[in-house]
Amino acid sequence: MSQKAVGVDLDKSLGYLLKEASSALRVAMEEVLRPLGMSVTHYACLELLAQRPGLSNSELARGAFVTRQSMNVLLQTLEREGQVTRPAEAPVGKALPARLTPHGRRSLEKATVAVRSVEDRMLAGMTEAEQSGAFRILESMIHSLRKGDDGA
Amino acid sequence: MSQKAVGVDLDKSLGYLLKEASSALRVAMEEVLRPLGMSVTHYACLELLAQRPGLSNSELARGAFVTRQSMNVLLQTLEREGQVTRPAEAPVGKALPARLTPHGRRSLEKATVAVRSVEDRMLAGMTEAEQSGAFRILESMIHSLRKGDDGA
DNA sequence: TGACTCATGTCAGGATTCTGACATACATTG
DNA sequence: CAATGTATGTCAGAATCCTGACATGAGTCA
Repeated sequence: MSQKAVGVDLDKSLGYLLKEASSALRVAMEEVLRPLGMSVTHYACLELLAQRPGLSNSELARGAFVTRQSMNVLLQTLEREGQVTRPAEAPVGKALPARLTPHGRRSLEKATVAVRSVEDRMLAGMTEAEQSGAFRILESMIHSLRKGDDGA
Repeated sequence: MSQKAVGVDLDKSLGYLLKEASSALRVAMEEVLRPLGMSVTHYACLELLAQRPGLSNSELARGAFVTRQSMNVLLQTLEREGQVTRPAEAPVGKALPARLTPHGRRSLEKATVAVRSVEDRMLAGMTEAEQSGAFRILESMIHSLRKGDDGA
């Protein structure tokens, strides 16, 4: 590590920087989640369910930025492990509302502490103003990027 | 699409927002790169080589945020397609410096136009000051996140 | 010089995710 | 009511990426 390692400064476009930041966040989260036997998508699913009980598989998939097929295999695993429950019959339509079990809630609690520490570290050295600025800027990027997607 | 779709606003932590923005950027890039038969990693590799000729496989992997194994299979494909060349013998050590062929450079040119349009769209509606603010903030996040990683 | 450490390229195996496809359920529209 | 469009859950196959491992080359230090 004493040699220049990457040296890839590029001219650092904002797109590249965004990818770099996202990658760094993912790595950091995997690091603290691994001792808990949990992946990032795994955590995201639980967190989503805690904040929005009754979300369907497809909604969870969109919220975790994976396909509904991937989320489905994860949900099946979580059901088998007793962290999540889904009714056998859909109350309306085909969507099966998923909910956390007490066991799932306990798993999430430990994970939340770990993830919170990562986020705190990420925000370290940023003022309140900078944080709200980052908030607005990221939302602006998302909005602008999606504008052209559904227009196709 | 007329119904509320996801509804997952969460309380939108900055971490979630970062992941969301990165996902949106990836989707948008895949969309414009697909007609050119190119993936995001594929493009990243070419762009890296254009800006830093002679980068090794491992350096390219770090720059594109994938493992060196993944980058290696990509490089083998690109070599077979004649977009990239690597010497048979390492001039020093084991690192094989990769370079773009004229063919690879032409592929990159078309891709760059496409990617640039995505980035321009992403930056639309942001002032110069906001862009440089985003720059500083993202770099701050990356720096803070990496601080604890190598300390393990 | 010899032992140690680090980085690299590469091979093999496994895990994860995605693409494609199908049947079902509801809303909309004629 | 019937037809269409949209959304959902799920199955199967393929593609992608990663983890683990090994041998080689270079630098460091006793």
